[in-house]
Amino acid sequence: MQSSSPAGRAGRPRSAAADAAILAATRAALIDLGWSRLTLGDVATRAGVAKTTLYRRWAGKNELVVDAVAELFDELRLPDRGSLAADIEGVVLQFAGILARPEARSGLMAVIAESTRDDALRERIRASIVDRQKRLILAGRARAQARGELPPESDAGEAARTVDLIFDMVAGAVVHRTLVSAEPADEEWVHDFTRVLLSGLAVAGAYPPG
Amino acid sequence: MQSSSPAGRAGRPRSAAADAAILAATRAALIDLGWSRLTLGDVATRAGVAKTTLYRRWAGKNELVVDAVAELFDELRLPDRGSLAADIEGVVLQFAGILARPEARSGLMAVIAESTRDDALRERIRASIVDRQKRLILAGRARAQARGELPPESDAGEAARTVDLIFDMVAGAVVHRTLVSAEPADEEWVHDFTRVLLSGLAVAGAYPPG
DNA sequence: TGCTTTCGCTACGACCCGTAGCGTAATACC
DNA sequence: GGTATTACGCTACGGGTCGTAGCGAAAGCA
Repeated sequence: MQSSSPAGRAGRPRSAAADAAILAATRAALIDLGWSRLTLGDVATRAGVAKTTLYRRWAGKNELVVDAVAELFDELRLPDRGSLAADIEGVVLQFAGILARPEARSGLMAVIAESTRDDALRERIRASIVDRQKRLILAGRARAQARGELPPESDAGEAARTVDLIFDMVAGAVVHRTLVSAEPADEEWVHDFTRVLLSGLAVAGAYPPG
Repeated sequence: MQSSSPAGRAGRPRSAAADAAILAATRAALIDLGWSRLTLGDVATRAGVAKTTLYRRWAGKNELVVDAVAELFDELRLPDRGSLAADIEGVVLQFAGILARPEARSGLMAVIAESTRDDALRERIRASIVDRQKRLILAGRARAQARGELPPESDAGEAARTVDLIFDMVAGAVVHRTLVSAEPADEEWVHDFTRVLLSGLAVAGAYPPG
C-alpha cells in the first residue's frame, strides 16, 4: 500500500476508500476468476473506480494482488494455549484457515511464482506477508524457551538458522498440503504434523496418536 | 504428453521430434521470460513449429508447462546410502537441485497456482509430477522398515496418512525454502532439516549439529 | 479565491489469443 | 503404386487486454 499522500502535500488527497474498495474488488475477482483471468480493468469496474486511478497507485497486477492477499494475513495471532504443541497447532490451524480461502490460494502461489523473476516483488512479499508469519515463529520459540520446553539458544547465528528452518517446515508443509495435495489441513492433520515436528519421525511412528 | 497417434491409425503420424522441440522450447522460454510473459506464439517460433501445431497437441499454456516441467523430475532417483537419514538427504538434495533451475521455479509454482481453479490441471500435475515424488517417499519408508529404522506399519490407513504427511513436510519445506525464502537448500540446510524430521524439534535443539 | 493534485472518462496503438482456411507433406491401407 | 487420411506450415482474422495520453471536473490546501 503506497496509501495516502504525505502530510505536507498540496492538492486533492487520494481517496483511502478507493484503496480499500480496490483491494476488496481484487479479492473478489480472485475468487470469481482466479489469477490468470483477473484483469485490472475488471477490478477497476468492480471497485467503481476508473482504470487510470488503479494504475496511479499500483505498478501492475503483481503488486496489487500482493497487497490484496497480504491483508488476509492481518488476522494471524499467537494465542497462549499453555504448551508449545498447543501453540503450534493453534497457529497452524489459523494459517490453514487463511489458505483454505480461494482468494488466498490462487493469489498467493501466483505472486510467489512471479517473484522468482522479480526481486522487488519478492521483497514486497517478504515484507508484507512472510515476515508477519515469521514473527509468530519467533514469539512461539521464545515462549517455549521461557517454559523450558525448548533449550535456550547458545549461539545467535545457530538460533537464527533454526528459526528459518522451522519456518520453512511449518509454512511449507501447510502450503503443500493445501495447494499441492489439495487436502484440508484439518485438526487431525495438524495434530499429526505437530507430533512429528516436535518428536521426530522415528519416535512418532512408534507411538500411536493421542 | 498426448504424444504419437494410436497404433492402428491412418494418415501422417505426429512428429515425436516436434513434441521434444516444443517442450524444450517451453523450458527455454520459461528461463528467458518467466511464466507470465511466456506466449505460445513465442514457444512455437523457438521450436521451429507453427502455432497451430502446438494448439493441436496441448489445450493451452497450463498443460504445456506442466508437461515441460514434468520432464525435469524424470531424473529423481532413490540411491541406497545405507541409512534413512542419508537416503532422505540424498533425495532432498536432488529435489532441491531441480528446484534451483529457473525453468522449474517459475513454471512449477505458476501451474500449481492455476490448478487451484482447475481440477483437470491438478490431476495432470498429480499424475506427472507429484506421484513421481511420492513414490520415492514410499520406497524410502519401505527400505527403512526393512532396516529396522522405522517400525512396520500396523494399520494400513494410518500408514497411508503418515506417508502423505511426510511427503507434504519434505516437499513443502524444500519448496518453501527455495521459492519463498529464496535461499538455497544446500547440504547444510538439508542436514539440519533431516535431523529435525527424524529426531524432532526439542531433541534437535538440545544436540548441537554434527 | 486560486493552486495543486486526483478523479472519471474516452480513445488509442500494441500485443496476444485461439481459430479457420488452405495447400502441401507424410504415412497407412488396399 | 495409388488413394484415403491425417499432420503440418502458413496466413489472416475478430476479440480481448494492456498501459498510456489527454481532457475537463472535483476536491482539498494556502
